[in-house]
Amino acid sequence: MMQEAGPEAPSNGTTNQNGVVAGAEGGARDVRAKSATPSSDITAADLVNFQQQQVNISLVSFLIDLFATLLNHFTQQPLEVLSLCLQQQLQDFYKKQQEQLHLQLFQQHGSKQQSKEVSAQQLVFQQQLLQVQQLQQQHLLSLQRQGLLSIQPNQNLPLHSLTQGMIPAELQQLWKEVTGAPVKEENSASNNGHRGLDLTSASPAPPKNPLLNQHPTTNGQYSTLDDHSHHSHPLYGHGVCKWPGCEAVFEDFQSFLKHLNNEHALDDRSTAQCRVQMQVVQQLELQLAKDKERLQAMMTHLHVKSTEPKPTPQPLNLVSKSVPEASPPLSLPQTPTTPTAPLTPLSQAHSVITPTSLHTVGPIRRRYSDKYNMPISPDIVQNKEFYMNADVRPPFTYASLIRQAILESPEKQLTLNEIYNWFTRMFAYFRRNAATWKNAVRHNLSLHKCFVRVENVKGAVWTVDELEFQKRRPQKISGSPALVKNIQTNLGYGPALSAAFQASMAENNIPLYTTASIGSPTLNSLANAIREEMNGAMDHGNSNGSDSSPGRSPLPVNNVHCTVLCYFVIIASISAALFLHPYETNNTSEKPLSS
DNA sequence: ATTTAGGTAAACAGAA
DNA sequence: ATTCTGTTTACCTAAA
Repeated sequence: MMQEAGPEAPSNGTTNQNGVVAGAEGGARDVRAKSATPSSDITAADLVNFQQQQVNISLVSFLIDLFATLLNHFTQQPLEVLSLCLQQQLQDFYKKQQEQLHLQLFQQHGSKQQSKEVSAQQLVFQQQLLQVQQLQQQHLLSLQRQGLLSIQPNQNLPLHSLTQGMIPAELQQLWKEVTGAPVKEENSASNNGHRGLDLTSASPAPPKNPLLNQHPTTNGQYSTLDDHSHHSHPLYGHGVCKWPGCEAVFEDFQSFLKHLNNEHALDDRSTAQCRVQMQVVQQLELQLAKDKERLQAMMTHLHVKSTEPKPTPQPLNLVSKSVPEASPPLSLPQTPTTPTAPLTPLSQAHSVITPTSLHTVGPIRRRYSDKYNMPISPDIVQNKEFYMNADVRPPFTYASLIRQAILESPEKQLTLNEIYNWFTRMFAYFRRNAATWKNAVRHNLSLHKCFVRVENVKGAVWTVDELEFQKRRPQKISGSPALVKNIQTNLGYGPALSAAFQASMAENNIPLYTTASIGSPTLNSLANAIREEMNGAMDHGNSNGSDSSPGRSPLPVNNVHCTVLCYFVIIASISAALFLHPYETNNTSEKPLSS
């Protein structure tokens, strides 16, 4: 139990192997604990604050543990396992939270209490329970929205029964709402995907007005039940408050309005929730745009002769410009998004997939493209057809491309001319301006130590020195994973984490709710960054096992990366929201500490 | 403002 | 003599 020992007790070491994270977590917890030391004569309000803090701290700790655990697994576990694992752990966590609350309640009830205080504590307890449930609901909803969890009614049984046994009828009903509504949403939204990560076909059209219509599907689902005598308020439907994470039930619209004004007034918490919701909407819109593009591309593809797609079908939003001709070299302000659906699941996909696969998209000169300078494999493979036919500059560095070419070869070695041929074969773009890019290829071969020239009987071939290639990454990556650093060092500090999270969202256009974007460059880049950080922290010995080296990982790894990163993003999001809660009565622990 | 890294151009040399 | 291959330098630009 995470908080059994009470706030003053040192955290009983997390089981995750990531010392860094664990340390940061411990620090965060300590800081929080300091401000939460209960005094002997606590008021009800103090108790509320205290317990809320405990929940928050525990939840975040738990999330971090969970994330670390997932990271440990993600190289081997299939997505289903991860999803299951995540779901299981979430449920365990919430269950423990509730048990803990009951424990505390009864302890206090037994030791020091007069009836008055008991009732106060019961109130506190109920509030606390409510909050736990809200958190859980919020959490699960978030996951569901991303298709990471497919919650079935029976899967919530443990919790359900648990709560049934000890909460008032109102809470039971609330819990019903919590468990019931999402299921409908889930079923309606992604019943055809069912791959856990595949929402490609299921994304409902995002609302025009993000903040006013956050549950379109749900609304649709409930429309029959909803007596329209209710005023139509975007935040009120089916007798339930639609404020994210609220779901409070109301008999009539008036009481809802009262609730809305009281509980969701303009405060830090509401603001934070609003921001999260904005991000949700933002991502949904982004996803919509992507799917629209994809649809367009599909339609174009199906209606145009498939042989020579000169009017380049949109590369699945990989390249926002198709640049049919006279493309100025290196000036494509491509969006940092990526193809969301593989055009061709090529058989060679396994050949060069590295856990740290790159997928960066963007102008070839963007550092992004090589920052996590990794093999482009999945992207390049998935969009092979596109690149073969579209006269679009591939958003990968020469070094990445060369490496890809070499690693794709059976012997893992190519002559210069073979590299040329690979370029021209794989990319329409490189079928012209030969002088330019060939020079660049040679330049890169010579420049980068990772390319090794090997004398051969028939001349010379080029090979890739993986060690060298990996070696250059740390320095490149060092600046980027600010996110990770923030997580490690500022774990307990909401604003920092939130800022990092939002910055990363903004900068990278993380398709937070687009699990379809399996090939997302930014997702993978971030995943790579995170993974590297984590690996570096937990895995000292096996830093460079060539067997398990990045280059030979099985295909699913890439997806798992995305999954894990999605988890991470959710976790970061929730953590940020949590820490923005105005629960602190005294702000002594608000500042990030220096050490 | 500075540094870093990638892209481009080009000069040059040696080998085929 | 020409072309190919490979190295190196310089410059520009984007990003950090």
